[in-house]
Formats: sequence, structure tokens, C-alpha cells
Amino acid sequence: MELLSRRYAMQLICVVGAIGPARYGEIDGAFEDVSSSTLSSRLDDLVDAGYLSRTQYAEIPPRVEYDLTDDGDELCRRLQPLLEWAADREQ
Amino acid sequence: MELLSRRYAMQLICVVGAIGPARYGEIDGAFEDVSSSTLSSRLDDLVDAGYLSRTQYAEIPPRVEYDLTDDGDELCRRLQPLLEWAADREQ
DNA sequence: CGGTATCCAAAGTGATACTG
DNA sequence: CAGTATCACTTTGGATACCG
Repeated sequence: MELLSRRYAMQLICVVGAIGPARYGEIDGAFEDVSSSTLSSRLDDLVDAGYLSRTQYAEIPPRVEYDLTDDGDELCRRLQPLLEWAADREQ
Repeated sequence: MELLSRRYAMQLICVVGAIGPARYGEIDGAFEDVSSSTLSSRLDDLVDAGYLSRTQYAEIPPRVEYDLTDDGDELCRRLQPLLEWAADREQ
């Protein structure tokens, strides 16, 4: 729960869940404002916690894909109702 | 979402939801460690946000009850699956 | 009983610049 | 493209003491 309380954490799970395998740039683009340092460390947190997987391809230009693990998928499902509701009340 | 990301916020909603009208002391007792200043300010946050109501009775000794508002109740329902799951993985 | 006031330490975040 | 390093800044939370 402490991890989920960090900024963008819950949203990140759902964004990755929605996009499917998601590249760093796509994730970055899904948020209005977030510095690369913050986004990076939050992604690391979620990978370390076992909610996201990170796959790096040895290509030029580099490509990295994040995806939900099974745990992450389960978490995403449980976050859905909360985030939907939160999004609605933004207005 | 920023509010919910503050420490104890999500748990507080569910604790109050579980106890029904809950007195300050009961809420305090539901947490292992939390300073009164922190708990107070978090309760205030949730009252201000419209998720909790606060009723103060002019008695001696003083009695204060917190309860979910309709919004808080809806929020509580949406938090349930998340917190249940989080509780399970504590082990 | 149910808090508030004050002060402080720690954590989180972002801007900027740079790298493989 | 996908980050990391550094550093300064802001926010948060906790300890302690006290109040209506």
C-alpha cells in the first residue's frame, strides 16, 4: 500500500494495463506533467515490486517495453473501479 | 487521488465504513502506530473532501463521531477489493 | 476525550543537464 | 529512445507538549 500511495503509481498500473506492452515514451505521453526522473523511479518501484515486467531490446534506437505481470494484472483489475470514479469527479 | 495517496487515507475510509459511526478513539485504536497529529489532519482532509462527516456532541466527556458520507460510501466500496487484496499479501 | 501547536526530520518530487 | 545524476525544494509525517 505504501508503494501504491506514491505519486502516479496507481495510474501507471492502469495505463500500462490499457496500452498492453507499453514503451517508455508512450507511458510518458499518457501523463501531462511528470519528470523523467520521477517516472523512471516509479517504474522501477513497480518492477521491483513485481507488478510490472521490463523488457529491453538490443536495438538501435533502444526499445524498452513494460507490461503487467500476473500480479499487476490482478492489481489493475482491483484499481479499475477506483480510478474510473476518480476520473469522473475530476470535472 | 492525491488525497487518497496520503498516508492512512484509504484505510481510514474503510475503517470508518466497517465500524459505522466511529469515534476518534476507535479509529485511533484500529491503527498500530499513528500520531494524533497525523490522524487528526488526515481525518480533517477527508471531512473537507466530503468523504467523511464529523458530528460533535456537547457532552462531558466530549464525543465525536465520524461517518461515511454518500460519496465516502461509494469510495469505500471501490476501495474494498484493493484493500482486501493488499491485506492478503501482507504475509 | 478529542484533539491542536510547534518544531523538526525525512521522504518525495522536479528541473536541469547529461549518457549509452 | 530511454533513461541516470545531481541537487534544491516542497510536502509529509511524527514527537512532544499542551488545551477546551
